Amino acid sequence: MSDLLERLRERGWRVTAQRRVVAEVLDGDHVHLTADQVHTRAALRLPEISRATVYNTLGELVALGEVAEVSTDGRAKRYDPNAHRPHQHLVCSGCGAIRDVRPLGDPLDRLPADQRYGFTVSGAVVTYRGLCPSCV
Amino acid sequence: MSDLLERLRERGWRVTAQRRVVAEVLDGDHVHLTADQVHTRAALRLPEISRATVYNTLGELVALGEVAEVSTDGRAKRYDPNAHRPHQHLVCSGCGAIRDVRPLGDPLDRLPADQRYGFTVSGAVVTYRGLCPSCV
DNA sequence: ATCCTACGATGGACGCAGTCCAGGTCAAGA
DNA sequence: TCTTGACCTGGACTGCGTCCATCGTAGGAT
Repeated sequence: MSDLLERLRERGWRVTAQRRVVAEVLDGDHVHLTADQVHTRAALRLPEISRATVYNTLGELVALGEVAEVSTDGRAKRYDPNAHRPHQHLVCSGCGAIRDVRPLGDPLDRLPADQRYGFTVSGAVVTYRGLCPSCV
Repeated sequence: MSDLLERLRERGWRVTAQRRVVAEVLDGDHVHLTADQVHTRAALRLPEISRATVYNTLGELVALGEVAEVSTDGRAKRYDPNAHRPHQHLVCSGCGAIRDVRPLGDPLDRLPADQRYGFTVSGAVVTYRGLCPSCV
């Protein structure tokens, strides 16, 4: 994630304090923050940062393929910095905890031609559900 | 779907004009309407029906297992009357069209123990994405 | 080191999806 | 037919996200 700002600068991104702080907040493994959580954490380091800027920056990072957007429930979208390694998600129905997981094989293999209705199928998103150890 | 009202009556549901109309609107295959679409169509038959009632009725049908809630994008939830046969969804990235599909095997088989993080995994939701014939 | 300016940040208004509530209505059993 | 508790209504309200006019500043040019 530390090279992220360099990569983006090379792509013509203007590096501002706000963008740097948002990128820093998103650093780590199994990180799946809502925009609001990103804003709260970013504001600890840069109190004047606005919600609009957080939304704009997250949107740009998603468009650039550096961050993935995840919507596991009908609630707020979550932002996942682990966008370079393809993976799926395992969500706890009790507390909402999310883990990145890598299932075996390609889910596309499981969809036979007669179930494709003439679509050109390009991808599959899998969300596993269950209870985490703390939620029994 | 025609026995639905009978089944629910036996379960203590009071059958009202509003509930009947919502159930009728949801009848069919590959039906994935938003709450708002259900309200619009229901209002053609019963003009005074309120949004709140549509939301309440949809919520009850979901709780009773008669209708499935589907959220394919970050937008409005969709309601799928095909809740008795397990299936997944294929969504067109162009126009948003949705088909019910039945992939081979059980997606849970593809998640090895070392990727379960101690969770008790109970289910998986798969959303295939692609372009439908009309969207090339 | 300083200037310029186009790109970025701000915050407040706005919109959509969904929930809540107090009061009026009615399905269905007695 | 009467009664009553479950149901419906409409409007206010919340959460999440977007839009926009205006102000600020990163970074190339000098």
